[in-house]
Amino acid sequence: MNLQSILSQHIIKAVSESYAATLENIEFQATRKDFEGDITVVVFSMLRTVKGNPVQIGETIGEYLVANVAEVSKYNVVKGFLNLVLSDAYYLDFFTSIQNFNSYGKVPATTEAIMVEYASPNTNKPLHLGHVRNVLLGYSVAEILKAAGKKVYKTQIINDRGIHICKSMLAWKRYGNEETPQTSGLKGDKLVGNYYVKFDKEYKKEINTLVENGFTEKDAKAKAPILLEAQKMLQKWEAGDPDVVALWKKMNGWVYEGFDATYENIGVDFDKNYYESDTYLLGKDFIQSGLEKGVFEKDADGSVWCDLTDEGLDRKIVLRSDGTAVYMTQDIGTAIQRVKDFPDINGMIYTVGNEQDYHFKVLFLILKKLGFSWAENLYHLSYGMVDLPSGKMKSREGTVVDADDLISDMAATAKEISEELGKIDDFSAEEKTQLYKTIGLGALKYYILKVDPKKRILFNPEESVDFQGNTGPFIQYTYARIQSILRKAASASGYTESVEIRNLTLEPKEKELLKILQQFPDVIQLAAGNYSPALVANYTYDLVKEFNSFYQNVPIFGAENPAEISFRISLCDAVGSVINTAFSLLGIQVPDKM
RNA sequence: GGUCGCAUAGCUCAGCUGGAUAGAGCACCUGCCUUCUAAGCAGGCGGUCCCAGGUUCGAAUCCUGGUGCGAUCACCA
Repeated sequence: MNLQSILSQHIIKAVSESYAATLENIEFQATRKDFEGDITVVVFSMLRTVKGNPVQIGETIGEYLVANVAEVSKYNVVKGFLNLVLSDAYYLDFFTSIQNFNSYGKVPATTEAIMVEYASPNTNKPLHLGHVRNVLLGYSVAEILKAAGKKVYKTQIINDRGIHICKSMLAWKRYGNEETPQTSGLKGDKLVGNYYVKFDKEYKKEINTLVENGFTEKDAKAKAPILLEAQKMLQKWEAGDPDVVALWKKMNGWVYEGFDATYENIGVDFDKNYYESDTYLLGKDFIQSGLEKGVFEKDADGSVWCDLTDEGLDRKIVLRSDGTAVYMTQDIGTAIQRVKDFPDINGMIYTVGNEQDYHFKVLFLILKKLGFSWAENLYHLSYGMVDLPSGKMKSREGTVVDADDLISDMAATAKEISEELGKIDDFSAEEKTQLYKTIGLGALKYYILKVDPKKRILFNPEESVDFQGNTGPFIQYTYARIQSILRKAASASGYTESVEIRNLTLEPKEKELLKILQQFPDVIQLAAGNYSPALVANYTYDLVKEFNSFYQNVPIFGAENPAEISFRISLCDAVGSVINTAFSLLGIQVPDKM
């Protein structure tokens, strides 16, 4: 039983004995720094059932707890707050109870499975900063869910077909001179992206010409020859035209090579890929059964709709009058397909930007109406857009922050700072490169993940990402310091693992550290429940901040006796392990030296 | 116009189911490297928690209304 429930029982007993009142539940909170104590009982909230002066009630309970609960060593009452001081033995017992620092906080996997979709790139352009946030968030949430005991399948849906890729294909055919990644030395996704931009340029030229010749802007946009040709290409693709399909395969292949490189660079992976070219026809079969169940209705022209006006939403089309599928149809089909592919999953998480909030609201509602039991466990992990000081990122206009460039820029900054500090001069060139990447990526990932997912991020490339204060490198640095201590401990003779620590007197900073360590399992569960890596990031920062204060103010190897030394080293070890675990949940690596 | 989201220090962000004097980092200012890594530590400066009502012992947090910013409301994806 945990401490709070033990305390609750005694408090209820104390109150019923002294005041003849029965408390339902007791409210606890961490004691504020400015008061003495470790945990605080809020007496105010008892006043509804217990009549009396809050200070007096607090005193009564406090006295009772000190007398009857071994863990409570002292108490004080401030206004309606009863602050309890817990014994050092309580914290030391907790520390002893952590068997394995490396697995501390995590829960063993259960059979409860869930799928996390965390990327949905189009194959006509390279990945940019917006994709980076998407991928980092989803990957981290997947890792957090695993740590919280879920079985997780990671997936992405690749939008490999449609008018966008035809635009790149057409431009390449016209202007490409058979250029390939090999002949140009360009990364495949970059090469294809260039032709998407090229298409847009030509398209705009044609629009201007048409407008000069008296077309309205709207007509010009719809009638530009290059666009008509792209549309024709899409029709050919859908008809299975061998030449078009061959070109499509070739160019998509280039893009996948590029994506793979970027994903590897970022350090994320997927258990299963879904391709829109496989799924875009799915879902139509379920329209019929939905019609029979009365979930959908057919209009006179043959189009099929779902009426959601009762739920405060609009009517939503699910099948065109010509019988073809829309995006919604496809998403219905894909969801069902995924449950067929992975029969043990009982829910899905879609990591998609908040511009699609409405779409997912409707999708989930329709799936529920269709009667799928797992539809109750669908969650749209909606995140805010990443904007630049200049406004929105637009691929066509080239105002995007490219993912690969961003990562190498961060590593370059890490290199600059590292060289200036000159602490790793003994590293080999390869070790240095690896370290710069670890730090650069750590800075980037932490910067993005520490922010609440639903808030939008303003990214300023000029000011770039910090390496001091509440940042990834700061936390990595602390980890490296700890490793340095552990190396020294391993080579020294005085440090033995099995030492009796129960009778030690804790320094305030040691106690604070133990308190924070104690929260870790709860933080993982909370982060899993809220799908929020930010909670893990902020927790890690609090831990590290406290550790650094301990490190700089309490001697470790210079402690008074061997038991103290041994305990402090062990405490460092535990903090290091928790940093490592927490960062792995964020997809961030930690260096042994920096 | 309807719907959804956001608004906290100059800037970037925390603030758990309502709790004590609203916290960090950056920036600015002051100290601390002959000791376990100064990417650090100790401290200072800095607030109309968007506004107005309401709920109650108590509101940054919950409710209502408003303002501002963003998104969305296609037989597009």
